[in-house]
Order: sequence, then structure tokens, then C-alpha cells
Amino acid sequence: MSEDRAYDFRAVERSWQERWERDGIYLAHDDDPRPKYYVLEMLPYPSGDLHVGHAKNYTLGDAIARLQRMQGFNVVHPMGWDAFGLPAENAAIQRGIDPETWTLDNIRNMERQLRLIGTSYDWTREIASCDPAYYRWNQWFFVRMFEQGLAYKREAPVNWCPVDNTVLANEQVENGRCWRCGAAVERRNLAQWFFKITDYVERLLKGLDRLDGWPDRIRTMQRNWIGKSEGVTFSFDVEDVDAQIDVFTTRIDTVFGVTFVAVAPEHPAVAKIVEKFSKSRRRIEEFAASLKSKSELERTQLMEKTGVPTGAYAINPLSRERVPIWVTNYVLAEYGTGAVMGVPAHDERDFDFAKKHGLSIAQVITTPDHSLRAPLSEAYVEDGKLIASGEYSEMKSAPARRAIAARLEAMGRGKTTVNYRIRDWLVSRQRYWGTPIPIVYCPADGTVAVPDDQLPVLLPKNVAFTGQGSPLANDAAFMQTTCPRCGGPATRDPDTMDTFMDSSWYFVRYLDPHNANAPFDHAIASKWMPVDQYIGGAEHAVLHLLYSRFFYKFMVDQGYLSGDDEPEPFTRLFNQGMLLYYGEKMSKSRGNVVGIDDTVEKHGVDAMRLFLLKAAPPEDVMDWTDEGIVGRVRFVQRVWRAAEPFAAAARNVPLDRLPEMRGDAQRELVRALHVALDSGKSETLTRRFHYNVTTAKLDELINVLAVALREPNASSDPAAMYVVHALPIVLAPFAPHLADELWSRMGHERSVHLERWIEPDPAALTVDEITLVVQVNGKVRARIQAAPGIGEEDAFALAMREPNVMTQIDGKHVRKRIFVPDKLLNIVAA
RNA sequence: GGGGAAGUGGCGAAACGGUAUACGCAGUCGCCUCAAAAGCGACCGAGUGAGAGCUCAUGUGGGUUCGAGUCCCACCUUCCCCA
Repeated sequence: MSEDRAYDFRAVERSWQERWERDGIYLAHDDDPRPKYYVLEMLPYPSGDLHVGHAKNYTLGDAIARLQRMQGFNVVHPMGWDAFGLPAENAAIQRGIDPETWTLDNIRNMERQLRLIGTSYDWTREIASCDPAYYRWNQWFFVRMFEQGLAYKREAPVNWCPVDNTVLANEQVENGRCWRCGAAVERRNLAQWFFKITDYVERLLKGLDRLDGWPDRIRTMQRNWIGKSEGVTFSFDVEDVDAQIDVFTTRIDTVFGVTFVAVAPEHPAVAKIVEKFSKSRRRIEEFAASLKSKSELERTQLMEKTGVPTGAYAINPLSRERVPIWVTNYVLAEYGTGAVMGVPAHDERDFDFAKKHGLSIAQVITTPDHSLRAPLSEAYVEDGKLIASGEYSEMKSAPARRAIAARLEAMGRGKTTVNYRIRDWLVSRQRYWGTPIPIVYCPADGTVAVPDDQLPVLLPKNVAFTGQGSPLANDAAFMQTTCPRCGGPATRDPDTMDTFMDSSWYFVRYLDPHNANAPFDHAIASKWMPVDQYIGGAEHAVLHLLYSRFFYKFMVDQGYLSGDDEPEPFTRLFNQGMLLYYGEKMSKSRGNVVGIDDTVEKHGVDAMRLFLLKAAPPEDVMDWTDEGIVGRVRFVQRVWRAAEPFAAAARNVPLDRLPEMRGDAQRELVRALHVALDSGKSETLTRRFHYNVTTAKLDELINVLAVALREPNASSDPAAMYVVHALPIVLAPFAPHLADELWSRMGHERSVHLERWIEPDPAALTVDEITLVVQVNGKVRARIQAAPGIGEEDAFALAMREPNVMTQIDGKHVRKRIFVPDKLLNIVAA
């Protein structure tokens, strides 16, 4: 009568997931008096199917959530969907599927898969950004921004695909070509909505200094993206033309080296110059036309630096020199002032340009010892000592910059200015599947925001997806409306919002997801925010993570929730490493995607979770291998085979104190448990999350436990039964199904996930015999067993009796001893 | 070109400046079995030695230190970000 004791992970995992759901054990309650802990993984796009790479991310967040619950925190761990965006619309264009149907189907499937991998989300908080109950508040925030002057509309160049006849987001332009059809992308000027993130730029920089729970590289990337530079803006007069050209430079110390002025073709001075210098008109217009369709990337990076002379001359305000004005492709109208001073001797781009067009190169900076002499073979861009710079010659760069800036200021020709690389956030998209912009245009009243009581502006259904132009603009029924102010006929804004809008505040909506009167309640949001631990990939280092910080500051400024004087939404950020498959990125086109459903069916959820945690530290690039997971499948079965037969014997052993331990084996066993408990706790508290180490400690624990349980009287060994009883608790965050099944076999009614973590006990962690390493001149020569706390003299005496130590020291004089208590004795002899 | 991270057995990896290679995978041998799978046990960096041991190994070369995988400098390689 051999009973099959194999662990049926499929049945067990399914039944626990159903029970957790039914009992609502992962719901977070606003009135819970325990300290709050908000752990969040970045909101996923519902692309259709989860693979094990996604699971890596969610398994880590889930282990953290479970450990923190067991540490006594009131944990909120929500999940939702970044449900607007282009793939849904492309499915509509290419396959005639309604974007909403496509998206909701995907959400249903992925939600099923997230439940399938044993996550502990509070699903009552789920949101989908394509739900009018959510995007209504996008519109509400947009109107608030509009009222504050933080949302504004102006003409801006956008990426236009002439084949698909539509606008593309920057991310959809690959090497100057449309990602879908491969056509060369053109630049077009269209009226666009912007958020004035530049108003917050200093606060965004200041806040970064405090975000010490963020990886430094992400903070550096944000600083670089913001690109603050301090310099001087000053103006050139144009000879014989009534125009001035403003330029910004961080290197005003090189101003005596200006040999040309480069302007963007769109610069206003160009039009005036053309009036005066009619001979140049044609070549300038031709040149401008040739650039018109080129993307920014092409103009600044891919294309050769070219230009045409305008025929006009600018006057250097300091040296009074005449220098030619050129129209060039490498100066962009949208950046800075749309013009730069050309200093070929000390700027690489200017050097290339001057060489190509035969412009003169005037060296005005040299090395401190004057060793650097013209002609230069390349631009010298370092600071140095000024030469050929009038009264500033012989000065060093830094003081010269201050002196020249002061002089220009005194002349009324310039001022020190701060320039930023970051530009305002372009939020309008000429697309259907997004939040409609809640603005109407009235012939009488102009640009009018849709009043709050008329929100949401619903996306129309059954629009035509031709791939030609914006579906909303072509939908007359949507476009024609009445002016909220005068009641007269008016038209709607045909654009939708960037989906980064959706993800800029969703983490607050989770806290009060069903509020119909406001995006969220002030008190509830203030109680839970900020997010204590945010988890996601580094690919969102700048866009999402910067927009969210901006949005959060705005929300706190407006009093929608409280925060400190420089509020930040994400206290700590953890960047997950990528998951590869045998060294390659998983992708549908490679056909190497390891799916959730297959993996769970074949190996089980707990084995998959354990492998994802075990294979590498979470921040590292990790390799999924079909062989590797086998080890975790074995582990799960091993735990079951070892512990389950003792469930009844272990159930009554108290866990609130250490068991009676008579022998070394018992001490070692209890110690192995507490080592694992200590690892799980400290990896969480230190925010290192190296559960790969914790799972190794679990392996060691099972190794010694399995041996102990094979002893004839194992069921009456108090130490072994104590460890069996505690086992579900230490397994719970990592193998939640196995843990709960074992726990219930012990007769517990309540889920193990509602238990407290067992506090690692120093008495269990200490050992009663230590191995003291004895070194001679830094090399290990012996190991001696000794009682903890052995003194240096005793240790030395013991060491000197070791034959191997004696031979090494033989004939030498002991000059020094280094003693590290309970660890090491190093004898220095010569 | 600039910035950042990393380089440890056949593989994934572990290691407060203090026993390098924990743990797992793969592999070898054994037990169990008619046989296999599963399971269990042993071995598993290189060289040398009968053995205790000794020597050499954490990308390369230097340095600091009683002691360096860990800290510092230079270089090589890989990956990521920015241009």
C-alpha cells in the first residue's frame, strides 16, 4: 500500500489561488493602524501575453510585498494597465479589430496570467487607463494645467510619415525612418499642446539630490537629460540690416575666436537678411527647402554639417570684428536662440564646419605654458589661458568668463543665463487610442476648456481606421460640438494625449480607485503616498520617471494631496535587470519567448518563482535556461517529501521560542533555519533584495533538514519538528503555494501569509565552536577549532602547536600578530 | 567621443579588506532497480605529491596593506546610457 506522496503542484497552486482570492487576504485597508508600505511595479502595457521576463519583475515585487507584510507592515500592492497606445490602433488598422476589444481581451488574459504566477495584488484597486472613469481625470488634470498656464498650445515641428500619412512619436522614428513602413520621416509644423515642465526644472534638479534611494545612474541620466548649463546670452548686430542675432554660449571666454555666426534657416534674422541681400535669396531658400523634411536626428547627427553664406556680416560686440553669417543645418531653431557663435578653434562642430567651408580658425585659448600653437589640427576644447583676446589675454578661462560676462552686461549687450537641454513636454498626439484633449475651439470665445461637469470627453466608438490621418479629426460627429461658454457651434481638439500622461499619476489613483468625484481623496492619498519601493526597468529612466516627478509636484502644489516641501513620488527605485534566453533577448521574431502558461503548466509556479529569484541578483542581466529551472522543481518536491510526513508531528511545536537542542546536529539545523530567516529579513530591510542568496540558504536548510528527518525518531526530535513547523513561514514569500499547503496540512486554518516572520534569534545564529584561521605571513597554514571568544594569547599558543605553523615559522622571528576575534590569527615572521 | 556598470570553476553564481569557488545546473562514480527514470550517497579549479601538504588561480599589469576578488592607478574585453 504505497501512498503516492508526490506533490501535485498543479492542483495545489490552483486551489490556493482561488482561496486567497475568496478570502481577500491581500487587500489593503485605509484604516489599518500598522505602518504603511507601498510597493509598486511599473504599470504594464497590455501587449497580450506575459513571458518569464515579465514574471521576473513581478516575482521580485511580490516577494518584497509578502516579506513586508510578514514584517508587520500594512502593505498596498496594486496593479493596473497602461492601456492606451499605438499597438491597439495598429491592430485596428491592420486587422480591423476594435482597439478597445483588442485591449480589453489582452488585459483579461494578462490579468489571468498575473494571478497564475501567485502574485499578492489587491485587485480591487485595478485600473485601466483606457477606462473613461480613469481618463476622465487625465482630462480634469489637463484642464487644471490649462487654467494654471502650464498647458499651452503652439506650433512645433513633429515627425510626419508621408506614407502612413500620420504623425509619429519620437520613439517611433528609427534612424530617421518610420518604424512601420520604413519611409523617411519628414518634419512638419503643427499646432501642439505642451506641458510646461520647464517651470519645474530647478525643483526637479533639487529633488534629485534627495533621492538617495534611487540608483545613481538614473539620477545622473535625469540630470543629463535636464542638461543645465550656465553661460552668457549676448547679441550680434548685423551689418547694414536692422536685426540682431542672440546667441547662447557656455564658453564666452572664447568670444574673441568667433569667425562666423551660424543660424538656423528658420531664424527670423534670415528673412530680413534676404530682403537686403537678394543675391543670396535663392541659395538660402533652396538650402532651407532641402532641410525642411529632415528630422532633427538627421540634421544634428547623421548629415554632414553643411551651410550656405547669407552674404551678411555680424559684428562681434567685443572685438568689433566683422564675421560672416551662415545658414546651417546643425543649428536648430527650437534649441536655445536658434543661432550660435562659431569658434572653430575651440569647438569640434565649429571646427569641422570651418574646415569644410574654408572659414578662418582663430586660436584664442592656449595651454598654461603656451605650448599649443596654431595651426590646430583639431579643436582645443579644454579651459586654458586666453591669448589674442584684447584686455583679457593672459587670463585663465574661468575668471575670463566672469569678466567678459560682466563687461557684456555693462554694455547692455548680454547677460549671464542658464540654459536647459530639456524642452517642454509635447503631449498631443494625432492618434485615436488615447485620452481626448478636453478643449474646444469657438469662433467667438477662442480656446475653451471643457467644464468639469461635462467630463469625460468620451472617445467615440466605431470610427474609421484607414491609417490615413487622425481618426478623430475625420469623425465629424465627434468634432462638431457647442461652445461651453456661448453655446454656439464649435469644434473639438482632434488630438489625444501622450500615454505618459496616464502613467504620471496612476500610482495615486490606485489608492482611491473608485472615487467618482475627484481623482483621489486628499486624506487617503496623503496617507499612502509616497511609493516606498518602485520597481521597474531602466528604460524609463528619463521619460516616465521625470514626468511623474513633475506631475507629483504639481499635484502637491495644487493641494490635491499633502507632501513635504519638495515632494517626490517614489522614495526608492529599484532597476531590474533584463532576462535573456541563452544569452539572447526574448522576442517573438526570434521565436524564443518562454511563456508563462507553458512554464507554469510544466514546472509549476513556485519552481518558476524560485528560479527567477535564484539565478542571479535581481539587478543583473539574467539568463533563463531550461536546465536551470529543473533544480527548483527538485527543490519544491524535496521540501514536500521531507516535511509533509511530519506535518502532524510538528503542528504543536511552539514557534515563539527556540526548541530544546541537545546535540550539534540539532543546533546546526535550527541555525540553518535562522540563517535563512535572517537572510530574507536583511535582504528586504537593506533594500538589496538579493533573494538569490536567501534561496541558497533555503537549499542549505533543506539539505540538513532532510538528513535530520531520516533519523528513526525524527518525529520526536523537538528541534527537527520546530524547523518543520517554521518551514512554511520561511518559504512563504518565495514559494507561496507550497508554503500554504504545508501550513494547512499542519492544521492551521489561517493562511501562512497572514503570519509574522520569525525574528532571527541571535542565540540560534551563534555557534559553539568556531574555526580560527591561522595565517603565517598572510597565507593560511592551519585551521583550529576553538570556543567563541578565545583570547589572542590562547589562540597563539594553540597555533604554535600546529605542525604546519611550526615548520613555516621555524628559524624565524615572530615580529607581529594580527588577531581578528573568532576569525583569524595572522603571524608575521621574518 | 563622454559617462556608468561588470569581468570569479564547464555554466548561473557566493564571498562586512580576513577560510575564494557557498548554493544550484551540468558532469563522473556508486547504491537502489530486471532495466531505466526518480531518489539517495560520494566526487567535481589547475599543477605536484604515496600522503600530510606545497605551488598557482577571481580579465592583464602595477600599487596600498600583516592580509586584496573586494581599495587605488593604468590597460584589455563586454554590456548599458548619452552624443
